[in-house]
Amino acid sequence: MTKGRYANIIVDISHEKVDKPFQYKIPEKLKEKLEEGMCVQIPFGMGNRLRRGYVVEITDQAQFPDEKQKLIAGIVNDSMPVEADLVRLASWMKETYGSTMIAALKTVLPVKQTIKHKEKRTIVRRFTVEETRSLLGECIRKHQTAKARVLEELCREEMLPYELVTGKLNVSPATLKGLQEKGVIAVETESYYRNPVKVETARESGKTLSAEQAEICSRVLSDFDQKERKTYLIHGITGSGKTEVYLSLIEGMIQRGKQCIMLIPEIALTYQTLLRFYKRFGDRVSVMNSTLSAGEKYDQCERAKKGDIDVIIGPRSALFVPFPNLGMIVIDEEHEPSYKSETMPRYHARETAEYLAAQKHASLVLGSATPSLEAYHRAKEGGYELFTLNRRLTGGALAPVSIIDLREELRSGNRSIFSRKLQELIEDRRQKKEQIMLFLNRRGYAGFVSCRSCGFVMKCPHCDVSLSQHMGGKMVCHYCGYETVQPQNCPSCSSPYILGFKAGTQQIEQQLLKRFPGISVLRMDADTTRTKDSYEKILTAFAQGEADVLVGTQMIVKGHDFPNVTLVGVLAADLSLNDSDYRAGERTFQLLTQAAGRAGRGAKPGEVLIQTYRPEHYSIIRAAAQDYEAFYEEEVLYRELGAYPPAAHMLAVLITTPDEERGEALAGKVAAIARAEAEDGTEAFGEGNKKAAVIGPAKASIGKINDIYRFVIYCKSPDYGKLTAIKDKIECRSTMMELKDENIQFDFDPIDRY
DNA sequence: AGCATTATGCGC
DNA sequence: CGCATAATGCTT
Repeated sequence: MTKGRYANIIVDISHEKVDKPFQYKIPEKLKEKLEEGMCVQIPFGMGNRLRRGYVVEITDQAQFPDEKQKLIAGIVNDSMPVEADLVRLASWMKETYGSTMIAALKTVLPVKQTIKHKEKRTIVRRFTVEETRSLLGECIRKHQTAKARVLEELCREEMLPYELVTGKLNVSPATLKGLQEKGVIAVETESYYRNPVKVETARESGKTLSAEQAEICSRVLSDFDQKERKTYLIHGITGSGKTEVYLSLIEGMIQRGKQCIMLIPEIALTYQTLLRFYKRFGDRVSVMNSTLSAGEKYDQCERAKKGDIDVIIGPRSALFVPFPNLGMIVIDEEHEPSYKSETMPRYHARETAEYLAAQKHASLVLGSATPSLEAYHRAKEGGYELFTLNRRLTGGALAPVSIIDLREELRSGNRSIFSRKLQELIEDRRQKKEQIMLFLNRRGYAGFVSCRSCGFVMKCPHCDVSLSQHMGGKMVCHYCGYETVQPQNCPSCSSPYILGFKAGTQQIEQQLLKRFPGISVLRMDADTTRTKDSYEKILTAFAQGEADVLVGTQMIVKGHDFPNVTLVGVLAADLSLNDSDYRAGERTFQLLTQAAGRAGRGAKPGEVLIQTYRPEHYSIIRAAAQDYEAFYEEEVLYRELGAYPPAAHMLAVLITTPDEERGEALAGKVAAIARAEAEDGTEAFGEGNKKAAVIGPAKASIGKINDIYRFVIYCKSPDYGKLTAIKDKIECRSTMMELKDENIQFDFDPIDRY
């Protein structure tokens, strides 16, 4: 039952010039099968090369002379008939965040890529050890060294990974084939379906909810039953039992025959977290992990569509799992920056979830201990319904927080990075055999290399950043991967005193060992978490009491309970205040609050020390007092003054080009277009009766990456629509200018400064 | 993005 | 003038 004879199709070529629907005729035999959202093969261009495309609309209205239209060649591998909803979502994203339609479609559609089954091959010995050994002797006599190498290994182990044999032992597949034919070995191909996490645990029913928790659940569910769909924001301090509320709500949805999407920041997607969901819902839950291959993600979507699962847990991309009957979306730690995409449609999961929830007629639940200003602002204005949970259920009051003025320390002659009070407390906890967490509030990682004699800093020749020191005297650029050896002498003044500054956490570790001989320290930073599971390993080791102190950056303040930690020290709280973007205060407050929440999670009372050079700053004072409300009031005032989100919206226009002069010229032109459009309005905003303010163009803070120059223009307006209008205008005008290597990207309400 | 069509350049 | 490459333009 097709609605029309023509299909509007987006061709899978990422280029603005072809980023519009092309109309094709639907052949008779596909009439029954074709649906919107399907992936099809179409002849494109004069060569009629077969290309891939996505059906965005099926219609009876010919937008093009019938005889000029070509026929669709076929449907790609039984591609899943995605609901038209997803296509609409994609075009909303294209409009709202500025990208090509094809890029938007690709983020939204279940990975269509041909499902390549990953296989793991293992070599299995079929002979007994004795038989193998005698054969080995025979091979050595015949000088069949390759065979001998394999057999020698096989005497020790019954099974060997295929890659090890072909790689490390340097044995050709032909040799193995021979052994296989003789029946000595067998090659077993196990199409290892890395089922995200297979957990065998007893199901657990929900705990009894506290009055506050139960209240939230019943309110949300009764709204739902009365066909009322809202967005709820749960402001709950760490340990107040937000997760239990989510679990309960999800259970309620399942009982109503609905499915749920549970978004969790990538970093919190740990075994511990997943376990709680598996215990409650068993195999009705599935995980979307960034480590899943395209095929596995596709499988998950298939399962969701078929109704095999009720709950999907995952990072922002889990939003696009096509449930037939979505009832609720939950976003935990709603303030986390990882909910904002860093690639082409730079969408925000919170906003996108709002759109999706409205479309699917689902409820949206946001939760955080330190809500984003955007969300809290919406709640205050009545856009979201606000719930507050401010009692710790895990027992234990919030740990007392004291602020240490580091300037004071300096004045009284203490030049170490540990204040006297902190030193005292560390000593005390060591004696009591309790654990300590030291938190360095610093983004970025490894130290740069500079000359102590003339101050020369080693920089990347392709990017505007300093090189960072790595193991083995190497220096690496973190933006383009450029590598060189560290010079013995300064290239500028040939002084031999050219050295790397120790990365912050490394230095702290050294200082600790110096000041407290024999203390055991675990360090967690970009250096020690190179491999995938090292992150979990370090945390587990610390939880099991393998070290007195855990030193680290942001990563150590997220999630995880360490009952034996009774002291948390923030070494320099203002470090994150120095990032010169408008979110610095918010980020600092969030980090400090989370850090403070790590202390005293067990039976023993905890204590928190915040060391700072700016003890008068409101972010620090309010975090120490654990007073979100007061922080919000001050911060929102500041945002209003500067017309920053949530008081207004921002649009960053990033211009990238390999030619600095042409880039500057283009940036100037784009800024002029933006200004013209900004002034085109009657309602007053700011000075000069403009509807939007345009700042720039300016060189981006990292002016060059990979030999590509970067310029940025900022636009601010209380009206989001005005910003999209500016975007549309720039987009439209730029297609008329012939751009080759120049590129224009848009980022609405950016998280990072450019 | 490709591919075709048209403009441009310089050998003679 | 002819063939070379470079710029332009269209794809349904």
